[in-house]
Amino acid sequence: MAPPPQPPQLPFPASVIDPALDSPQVPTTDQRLELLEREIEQLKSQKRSTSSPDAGLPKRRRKNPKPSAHILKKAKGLSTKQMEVRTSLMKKVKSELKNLTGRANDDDSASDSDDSDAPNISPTLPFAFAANVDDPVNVKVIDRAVHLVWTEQHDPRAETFSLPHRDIKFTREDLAEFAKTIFRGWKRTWTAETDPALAKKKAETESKGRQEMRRKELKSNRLKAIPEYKKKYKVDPVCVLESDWMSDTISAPDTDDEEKKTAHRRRLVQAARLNPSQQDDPAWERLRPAFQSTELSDIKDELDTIRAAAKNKLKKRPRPSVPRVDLGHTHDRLPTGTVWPFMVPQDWYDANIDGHEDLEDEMRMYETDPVGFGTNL
DNA sequence: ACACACTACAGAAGCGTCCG
DNA sequence: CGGACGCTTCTGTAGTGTGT
Repeated sequence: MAPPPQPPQLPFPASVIDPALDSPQVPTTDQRLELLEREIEQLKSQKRSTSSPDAGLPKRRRKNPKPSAHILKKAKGLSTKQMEVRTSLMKKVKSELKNLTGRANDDDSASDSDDSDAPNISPTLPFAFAANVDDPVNVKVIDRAVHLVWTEQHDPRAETFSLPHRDIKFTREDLAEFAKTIFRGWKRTWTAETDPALAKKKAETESKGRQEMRRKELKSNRLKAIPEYKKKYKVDPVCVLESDWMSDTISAPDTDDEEKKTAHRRRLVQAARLNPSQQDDPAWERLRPAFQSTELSDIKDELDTIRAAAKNKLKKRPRPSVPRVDLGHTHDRLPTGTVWPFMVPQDWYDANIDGHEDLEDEMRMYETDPVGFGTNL
């Protein structure tokens, strides 16, 4: 029953704001002065970042210096203060867009008491995501958000002014750019949720990202085992710890076939020896690289063993990681970067790479093994 | 309450295309 | 040509869920 704090919806009479008045092209003296100030500010910041030797360039290169439409549009080359103002403005534009399009509601405000009574106070202007950024519907929303932020923030002496710095100039066009960027981002997530093909692709990139992360995690864990390994074997295995050369870990095979997925899951559960009560727990299959030699996998295994022993010795055991199981599969990605000969078995190379020019180019290998490995023991 | 293992999201930047 | 636009990938970070 507690009425949620209504966001202070400015009761802006929509009719008062004529969009045609938003960008007056009549250059009054004040406005021209302002534009010149902006250009000077921009030139200063450029000078600061590039420090070109001939700094004393005349400010007017042509008889009619074109005032820059965008000052803060691009992040590159901006001063720290400019970046702070830029970030702040972006937040404000986004917040206005959220309000306007009805994204701000914490879904509790739908107490359906007054939507019917006062629809003209806060009419939501939803974006038309099916259309592009220049669709009249979307232009209207963007213009309105730009107008609100511009009205509040363009004058440093105004009470509503709340930017981190007073001396940073920006333009309406900057604000419009920010709004457009936000629209495009929202449209992207909207389409990703709407279009099944894109939703699938999204799932794939997410999966890729997880793979990447898990490989990095694996690498960092193995790095921790190096001191112990060096003590034991007198060689430094750091050369094998490229995260891209780590195994993949997958929770499901890359297929649409639900039956195959179910069968895979069953094998995972079995191989991980999950109890009846753990049947729904996560378990991952480990896919070792196909190119990997026994010597390489032995080194990694030894590092993992050292790591596992160290973990066991801890009094406070960390949360057990998701069980990884081997089902005898490999992944076929070629190693990025340059590998050493000892990492790749000759017969595998002959069967898979030798004779394929493109693959030979892609797979880079050093001539000789590092000291302590392969033929260089 | 905390650490861990993700997950979602946003911004930066690059690319190709279109158009005046 | 330059800019606007749509689209993509990469990266960092804030947020979430879960088990000790």
